[in-house]
Amino acid sequence: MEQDRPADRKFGKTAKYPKIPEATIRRLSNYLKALDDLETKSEKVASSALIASICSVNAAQVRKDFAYFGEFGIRGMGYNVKDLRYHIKEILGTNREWRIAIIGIGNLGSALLMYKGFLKQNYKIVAAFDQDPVTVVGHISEKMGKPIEILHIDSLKEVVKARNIEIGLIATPPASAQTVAAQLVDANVKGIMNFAPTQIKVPPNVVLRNVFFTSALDNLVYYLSR
Amino acid sequence: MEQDRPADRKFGKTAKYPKIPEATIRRLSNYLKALDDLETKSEKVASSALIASICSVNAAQVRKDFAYFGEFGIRGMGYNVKDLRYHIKEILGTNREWRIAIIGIGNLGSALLMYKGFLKQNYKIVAAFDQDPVTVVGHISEKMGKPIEILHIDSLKEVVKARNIEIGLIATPPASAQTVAAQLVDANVKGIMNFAPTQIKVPPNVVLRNVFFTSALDNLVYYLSR
DNA sequence: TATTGTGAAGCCTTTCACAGCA
DNA sequence: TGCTGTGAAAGGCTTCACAATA
Repeated sequence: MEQDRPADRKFGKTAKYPKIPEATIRRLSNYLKALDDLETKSEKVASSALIASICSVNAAQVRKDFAYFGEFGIRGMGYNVKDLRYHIKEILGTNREWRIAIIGIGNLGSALLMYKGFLKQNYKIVAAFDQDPVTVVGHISEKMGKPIEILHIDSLKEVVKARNIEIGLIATPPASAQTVAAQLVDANVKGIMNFAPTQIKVPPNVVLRNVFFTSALDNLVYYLSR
Repeated sequence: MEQDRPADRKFGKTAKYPKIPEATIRRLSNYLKALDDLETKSEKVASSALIASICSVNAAQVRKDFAYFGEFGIRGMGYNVKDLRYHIKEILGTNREWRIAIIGIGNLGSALLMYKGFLKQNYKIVAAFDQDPVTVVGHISEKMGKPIEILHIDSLKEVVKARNIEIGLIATPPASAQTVAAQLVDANVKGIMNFAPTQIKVPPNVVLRNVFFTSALDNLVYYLSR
């Protein structure tokens, strides 16, 4: 599919993208949060120094991160908050809706199902699956205004196709995570977020990201210990 | 407090630690998960190549990461799974119990309260707070065998002291996160994990880590978009 | 023989410092 | 004047390649 890409602004339609540091992508997401807050406060313009201070990074870093994708600032002034916010969403790809399925509707799965943060972004959870939908239905509908139907995991492939789902969130117990990942891959999902505390393998054409709560705690504790 | 440190094995009691890459610490946590799995399978010995393959990293990287802290391997053989696991826990500081409070008992907070992954590690949630404990009590106790009492946020400082709590998990709506963080700091908590999707500030003597679900998704989506 | 531990090379990322510009 | 955009320097991390050794 031939389409406009954010960095076309800088590199043209045919040029190769330069390699963007993974760390830059992570920071982009933080800058976006900062800009959301600034826009809420009706701030029109923000300097790299201001953004840097909110996100606890170096100002030159902020400018360099943006400069990978184009010239978004005005010398002597700073960055237009609204425009910059638009550009970053375009770069990240969050300027369009992403349709998501959650697999495993235990405590964590239902918390994710209800997570307000997703609604504010373009992340739309359009299906929920469990191995035993009957036991969890009451659990969910009790907590929701408009209850979502919990589907049996066996219908995964069919529903992913019918509902144009591109991303799967795994929130099952660790023992089931690899099996579910394989089912998601088989259903042609393009990306997987794994919340189960175990390493899983997927083919190279599927993008996998892990969110391990205990790893984040391990990291915290390491720095507390010295 | 003068105590044995993991790296004393390598650097001696008085020597300065070398600077350990933050990335190494993150990987240590992954290696530990891999070793847990290997021990479950009754594997006695693991080579750096095996551990590397499980964690999707380079084998030299694995060896170098361990070598920051000592010589744990046997040339020609590999690493003793049980010993290595012990050493990594010692390095991370997860060889002792850490007492944790959760603040904000909505969907996410109660999911964290029930999260099985914490129990298996030395992470013990010993208090739960909310602005309005009455509305959430039923919500929690319904889901737990042994219900935990939800306390009012005003008792935070007192309870943190009484129960020797060192870490606070913020699971409130984003608007309350900064206020709660300040209360935790005031209560002399040493570390904070922030699950609320907003940047918060704490003094430099408090260790802060963020877990932003939407950031992880933003990252995934960036790579899906090209 | 097999695999660790590690110096050195290579690569990548961050920061500095200042030219360029509104 | 003030702040961006960026080349160059500095710093840090990963990988290579091989000596050390159980």
